[in-house]
Amino acid sequence: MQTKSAPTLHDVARHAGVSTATVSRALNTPERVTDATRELVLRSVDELGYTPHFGGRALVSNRSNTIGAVIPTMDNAIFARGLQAFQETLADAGVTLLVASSGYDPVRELEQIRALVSRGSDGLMLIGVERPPEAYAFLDRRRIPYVLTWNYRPDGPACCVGFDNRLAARAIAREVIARGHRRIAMIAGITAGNDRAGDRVAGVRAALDEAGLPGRDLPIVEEVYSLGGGHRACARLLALSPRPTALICGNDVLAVGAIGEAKALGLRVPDDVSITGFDDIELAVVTEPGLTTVHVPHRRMGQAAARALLAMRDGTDGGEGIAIETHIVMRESLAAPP
Amino acid sequence: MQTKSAPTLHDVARHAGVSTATVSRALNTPERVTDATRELVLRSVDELGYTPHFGGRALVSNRSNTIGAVIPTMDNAIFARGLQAFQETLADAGVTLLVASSGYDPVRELEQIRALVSRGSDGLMLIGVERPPEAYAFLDRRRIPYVLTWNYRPDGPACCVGFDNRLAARAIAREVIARGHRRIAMIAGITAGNDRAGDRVAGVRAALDEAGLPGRDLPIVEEVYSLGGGHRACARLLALSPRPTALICGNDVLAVGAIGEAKALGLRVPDDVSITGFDDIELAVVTEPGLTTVHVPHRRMGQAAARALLAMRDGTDGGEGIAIETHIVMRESLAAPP
DNA sequence: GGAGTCGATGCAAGCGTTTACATCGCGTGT
DNA sequence: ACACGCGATGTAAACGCTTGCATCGACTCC
Repeated sequence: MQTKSAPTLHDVARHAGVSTATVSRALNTPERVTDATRELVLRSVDELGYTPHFGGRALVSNRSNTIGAVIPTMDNAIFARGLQAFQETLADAGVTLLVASSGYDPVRELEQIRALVSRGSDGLMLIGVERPPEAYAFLDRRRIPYVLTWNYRPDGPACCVGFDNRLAARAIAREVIARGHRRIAMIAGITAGNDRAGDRVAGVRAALDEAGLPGRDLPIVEEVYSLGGGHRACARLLALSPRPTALICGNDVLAVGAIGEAKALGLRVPDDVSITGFDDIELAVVTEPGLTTVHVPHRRMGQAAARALLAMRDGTDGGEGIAIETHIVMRESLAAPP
Repeated sequence: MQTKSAPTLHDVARHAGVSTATVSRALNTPERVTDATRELVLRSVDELGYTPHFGGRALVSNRSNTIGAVIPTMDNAIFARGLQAFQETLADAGVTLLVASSGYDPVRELEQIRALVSRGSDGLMLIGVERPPEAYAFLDRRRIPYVLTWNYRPDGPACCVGFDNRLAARAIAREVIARGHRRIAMIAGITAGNDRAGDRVAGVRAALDEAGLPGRDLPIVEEVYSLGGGHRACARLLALSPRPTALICGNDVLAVGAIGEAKALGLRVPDDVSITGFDDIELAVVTEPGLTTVHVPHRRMGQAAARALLAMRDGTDGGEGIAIETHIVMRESLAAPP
């Protein structure tokens, strides 16, 4: 057994009877030492249970092979799915992913960005496009490459790898309108500090305006992304008179909650009221009726984001941004109004 | 604009006209410098956009205020929920959480453990109790505190903060048997490299043995944790003759998939076949019929694990391990056999 | 008014690693 | 047999930070 602290390069060197430089080379550029030496060193490494001290390494090499991600919360299937793909792609390139979460708080997000950068992240993945300018100023000054995901704005920051929430929301709202609905209401996520939720609202409004149904009159209830939120919001909106014939939801979880509430109120979906979602998570398939929703290829987005970030880090690409395509999945929860 | 590289302590010191030691103190022990000096330093820090270099700090202080977690996959609601609570509790103590994932691969898991440790993790959170002895040997030699979660074995490693999967599975199997079922089958997760899944199988077998229904004859299909897996497994088991009257599932997702398949085959749940789950995720509430399942307080477990790990790190606690209690939630998917 | 005290600050060592450069020793070509 | 070249290895500096110790003033106390 060793003394209290971890074995160092120096310990390994002494144990193997070589210099620290040789150990370092044996580990990092094996082809530059003799087979015999390498084997000797590796055996010592093994016997001592040596692991390189990341701090020391980062200090001198200024490259950490680490990429950071700050997400609003881990407790949300859609982030989890995309992040998993992101991390798999990174892992294939030998890069470690570090994840931190901000709880939808911009101040906390900046803290986490700082924490990840000071830990030597070679790049960052962030969710959404809107945040205090300090955050971008900090990143730019430090010349840290970053990619913004889960949203895309044609006129927005250059490095988005995401989908256009506004366009996607407009598309599904158009479908609702095309079915003949005129009394439409929306259950949105909390839009403060969440540009994805805000853009989805804007998209629905745009579709209404196009159809000559003034978007600013759209009844909207904002709720946290949870089944309970969907229930509450649905109850409030269905109490309106005249009662809406269609509920467009900012997210599948809200939509499933809304379906549950509508049924509890004795209404049939879609006969009495149509309900649509957004994201196309597993839940959308198993509820009854199946949820008509916007399919977002989260895994593909995560992979694309990882590749873009890697390219930016290596300087092989300027980071033009990629718009991921979404499409609408028709199931049973949307039909013509009664 | 700065030169290429990040500003260092030295840059700040020069800019503020003080020594590096003073800057360091102003940042870390503010009470040890004059108000005037501190303000001067902080202004310089701000203007330069300085962030301490983690490597340098870790190198000398050997304490990183970082805790690592290795989970099998991020793409699973139950890990996400517990992890989110874990990270929140850590954040309250000023500790950053770093997450890596192993894809259920023990070799990959060891790699990730090494990566996190070499990045200076003060402690580690791992999922499950079974892993190659090298992993434990490594951790013990380096004297890194760790806590094992999502499982608990009375006779197992000391530092578990989890629930006894075996006991919980036995409890729900007893309920099934108590309803009068005799032809029982199980849809399990992949047990290789997953002690939670394995213990759930063992628990069900134990309950059968108690009831004089030999557990080793239990028909079992193992599938990955997905709706599709549930569908496939259910189809195979319901094709058995005599047909089972109850399907005990290793996980809610499998159970929901199984319910879908049973319905697709024209069977009624629970009238023709009873189905139970495990975990009590949101899905369990919204499916029809509601899923009778084992409720696991993932958030409470995450918090408890965080507190235990923090205590071990600070030496205020030896890490005795905590058994988290689960309980069965009765909904509609379990009833007497036809 | 001088000695002593104490708080603020500076100096410099050292943390574990990588790497440019120096050194060493062997084999090769004449 | 000698000089030369080249590959393997060692030496030591540097990376950014913290911290024990030294230093320096400004007070206080007698």
